[in-house]
Amino acid sequence: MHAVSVELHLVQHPGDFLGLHSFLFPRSAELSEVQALTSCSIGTIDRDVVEQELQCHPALGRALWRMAVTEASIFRQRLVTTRRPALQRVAHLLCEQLTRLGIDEGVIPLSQIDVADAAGLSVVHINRIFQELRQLGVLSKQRLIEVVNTERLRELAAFDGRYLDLSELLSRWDLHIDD
Amino acid sequence: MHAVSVELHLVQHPGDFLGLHSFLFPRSAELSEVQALTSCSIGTIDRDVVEQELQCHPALGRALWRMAVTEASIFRQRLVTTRRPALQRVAHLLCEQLTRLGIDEGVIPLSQIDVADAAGLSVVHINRIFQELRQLGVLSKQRLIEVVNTERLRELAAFDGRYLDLSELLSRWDLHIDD
DNA sequence: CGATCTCTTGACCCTAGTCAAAATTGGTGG
DNA sequence: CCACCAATTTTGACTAGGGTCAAGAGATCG
Repeated sequence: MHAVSVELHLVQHPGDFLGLHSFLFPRSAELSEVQALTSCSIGTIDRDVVEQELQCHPALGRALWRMAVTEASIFRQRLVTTRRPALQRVAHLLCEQLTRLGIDEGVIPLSQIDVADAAGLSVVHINRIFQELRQLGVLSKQRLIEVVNTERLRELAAFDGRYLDLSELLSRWDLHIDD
Repeated sequence: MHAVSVELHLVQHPGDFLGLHSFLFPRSAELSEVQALTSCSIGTIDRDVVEQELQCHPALGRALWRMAVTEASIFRQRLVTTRRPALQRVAHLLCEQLTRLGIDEGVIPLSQIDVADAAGLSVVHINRIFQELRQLGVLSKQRLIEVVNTERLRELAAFDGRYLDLSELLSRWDLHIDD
């Protein structure tokens, strides 16, 4: 599974969970759109099955609730960083991606276009920011996005991963989907 | 109860509910700060009580979960509008406030400073936007923020209230707190 | 070896921020 | 009731971060 997808501006990674909004609010049209950034495989779970599982395992409900709260935290955090200059904003986004990918440094499988989209900046400007980040020794000189100095990156971003601490725990379910 | 408060940039209104993050994630330091915009009275509920109620009324858990999801929707929506020009952004914020206040038009009990803060714009610029909105006949010429043409406002904001439809339902609990 | 997508670069523009000062308003106390 | 103070709201002048347009340079892939 090489999954990477977008929920408007929240990049999802392999193992992530998606679509609970429409589970909780069946009547509301699906408000958020999803788009695959790479080829990926997706497992679906029927509403009934979820209901049933929730019945049997109350803890599951709590966990999903937490997941929703964490998602809200991610958005809240982004709203905050959105008010900071572009460099910081991008740096923060990269930190978030690293954390959610569960790696400390290395390649982030996104194009500059994707980052521009996620950060709400023009591709042109993103490109200039990336050049700065390379200059600063945070990114490698490679074409792809490779973080080589995470510490410096975190500094720039003033990144405090606490708000994500648990998304790991929450989004990486050991789901046993048979089909 | 004349409550109005802020959770970073989400304005809370009388009857709103607050602080579930720290209920779900006790270990994480309270990440979001709260600040009163006006004098207000606040009721608190002990963690244990919540646990207990959740035990007795499974539907409560579901409702709170929905609330979290709705909060995430609000933030998501804001991230989207953040990318639109200031006028639209402010218009959208005003629409959101009206909806969450449960009124169709009239006075929004915020200062320009508050709006600036919530919208992430400078006071100076907010002021100019407000002048435009008055010119457009959306706001009254009063000093305070009074919406007199909601339809026009919604148009400007491209406001689709669906994402809030239920926040009403969710945040206005008929709580019986016997402190 | 085109065709196409992504990344770069340069020139120019415009939205929104900053600074600073004035004009209104709302109290508050004498 | 008036004078004074503090908090908002307005205005004006200037600045700057980031957008847009357009074209060129690498990559990738069939």
